[in-house]
Amino acid sequence: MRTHELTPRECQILKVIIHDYITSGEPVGSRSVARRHLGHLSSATIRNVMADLEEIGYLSQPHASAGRIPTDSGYRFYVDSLMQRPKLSRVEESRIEQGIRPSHGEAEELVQGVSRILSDLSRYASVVLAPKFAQNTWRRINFVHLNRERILVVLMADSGLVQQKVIAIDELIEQPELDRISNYLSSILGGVTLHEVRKRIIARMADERDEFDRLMQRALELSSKTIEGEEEHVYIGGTANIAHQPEFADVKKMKNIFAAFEEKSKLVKILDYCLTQEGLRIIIGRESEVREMRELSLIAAPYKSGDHTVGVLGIVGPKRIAYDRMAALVDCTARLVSKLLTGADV
Amino acid sequence: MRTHELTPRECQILKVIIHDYITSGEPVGSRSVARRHLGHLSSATIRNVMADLEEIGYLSQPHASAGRIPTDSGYRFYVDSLMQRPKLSRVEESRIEQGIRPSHGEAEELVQGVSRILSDLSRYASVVLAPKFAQNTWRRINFVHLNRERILVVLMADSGLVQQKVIAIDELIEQPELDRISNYLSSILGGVTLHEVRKRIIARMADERDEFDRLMQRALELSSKTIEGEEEHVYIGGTANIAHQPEFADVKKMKNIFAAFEEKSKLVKILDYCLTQEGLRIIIGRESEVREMRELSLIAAPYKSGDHTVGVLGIVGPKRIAYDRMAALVDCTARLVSKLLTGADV
DNA sequence: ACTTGGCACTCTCCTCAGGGGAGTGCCAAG
DNA sequence: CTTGGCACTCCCCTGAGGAGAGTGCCAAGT
Repeated sequence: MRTHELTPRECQILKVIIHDYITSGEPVGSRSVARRHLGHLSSATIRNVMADLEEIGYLSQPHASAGRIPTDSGYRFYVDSLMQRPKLSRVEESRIEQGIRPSHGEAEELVQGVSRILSDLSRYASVVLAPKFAQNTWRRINFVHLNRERILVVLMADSGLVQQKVIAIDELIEQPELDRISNYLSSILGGVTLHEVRKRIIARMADERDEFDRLMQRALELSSKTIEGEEEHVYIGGTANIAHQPEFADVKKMKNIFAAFEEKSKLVKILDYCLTQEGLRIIIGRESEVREMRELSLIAAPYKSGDHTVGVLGIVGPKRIAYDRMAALVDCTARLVSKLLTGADV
Repeated sequence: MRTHELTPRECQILKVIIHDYITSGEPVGSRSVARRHLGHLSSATIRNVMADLEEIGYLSQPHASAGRIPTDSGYRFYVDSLMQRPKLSRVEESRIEQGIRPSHGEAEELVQGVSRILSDLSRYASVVLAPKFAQNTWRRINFVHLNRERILVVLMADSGLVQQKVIAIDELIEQPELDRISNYLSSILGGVTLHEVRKRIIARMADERDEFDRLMQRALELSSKTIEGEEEHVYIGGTANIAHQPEFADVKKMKNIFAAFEEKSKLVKILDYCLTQEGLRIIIGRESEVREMRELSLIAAPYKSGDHTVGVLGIVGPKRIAYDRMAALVDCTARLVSKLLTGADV
């Protein structure tokens, strides 16, 4: 096993093989590489290089007398060192912009729009982790009395994005009181997370010990309830696209793939990891340590509201996927969603 | 082609064939019918009867020397005249009750729960049409000012079920005014649909011509906006279950099936039809006139809130499906959901 | 008139062998 | 280091052959 760097020729050949394999889905042979891309070298020479690349672990053979296909590490090297990210066309970019413009500014609508546009443009499955209450910054908070035990919390961000949630409370709070709490909390808000709001209330309570005590107490309680127990909301769209992939023509494999999407919780774990990372993330096959994802790759990027990362979006496809184009697509979408969530009124 | 009624023996044999086919998925031969269910008759006799049933159009042969499988009309006759609906076990019934109990009374949560429990218990795909604003009866309505052009409408039903929707408005209405409108509308509500509310306002306006004119005007406008342009919200769950069916082991067929689920709008059309009908509806294969449903059957039932039908729930599976059990499952679920939506606080 | 056993026939499905095709590894010469 | 040649391997398609399941029809029995 060699460990030193690849020669330019090896790089070039690896790149060609990966490109060919990604477009055709067939193992690529030395002859076709020679013929199609490197006319000045014979197939025998290519064969030698390919044998080297196999020894390094970047290529493998499905069977003894077939062409080569990239391994997970092969893709990894390609993604890290060989690939250049193309720019999306103006047309595509504006299609994304259209697709994510929520008609009413509801978070749910936005997430569905993102999921939809991602799977439409990629022709693979899309995954979107909904914006998290706790991580987002808000301009206004409202409480609506529902009944003795339940309150609807309505949060509005600077961008105009609206998110709602029902919370349970222990003691009856009438609507006028709720309005006072809303106003109080909203006065503290101003492009700040609920975590921060709670900190500020606690600081004030220690500070002032004034007549607002009870109001503050309840404001603290309600803001805590809003951020606690936030369930992971993940949207998966376009799973049927996966079924069109020739590598999953085998019914048994196809079932495995669908099992991966049924197991949302595992997907959420990977996405949560992406949430903690800056920038685009590509996870290839076995790298994810989730059994069901062995034959799949994930390309995901976090999106922000202001300076805070609030969610993740991406696509899931076969390992044989056009990483460059897909990376550009996901990256661009994440940027546009961030812009939407950060910018002025929707 | 005979048109008169089937003899008891023909009925019995048809029933046996359908049961066998539903459990095994294999064409049923005369020999196995004779052996397994009607020991006192020879296979030759059964063959004659089967030939008759084929002539009537209730059975068909995949190829010249195979057993028989039921046709769409065969299933139809079975469903209408032969089938008896079993009762669900206590255990199953309580599992449904568990599954549909929404922890916070949000309509969305409820719909997801129903979809989930239906696909889990049936092992097929589930479809749920969300409760319609316009058809439901409400106890309380609230408006939350979001910004110049948008208002969040929060509706609460007698059952405690909460539904929200963002609407666009033409002129700025401040929160205090919104609260007055909420109170006014809520005073008219009381187990009544928004349609009815509008009618009552109009009646009053004609009647009194009092100082509330402007308030009424706006109340009318907001209630109209709430019910108009209501988009069809359909949830589809457990589509992967369909992939487990042996009849769709063929990849091409499987793709067709998934295409059916991508085309939500067509499914909605069928479900909307069920909405106008009383009671359980079974639609078998080509009966639906939707191309993609040719190989699928739908078993659906409307659910109510009080006396008003507000939505539809059901399951989609292959034509070879245990109609009796599934009918019981769907019927029971619809009843329980109706009870939940009708009954006291959630 | 209905029921039955017998028989020839049909069609699917499985297996197995054979040949073409694609691609490899290795070697010796340039 | 590169190249052409060559033997070899493995997949995959095809066609033949046989087993299995089931039918339709007929003639005989009740």
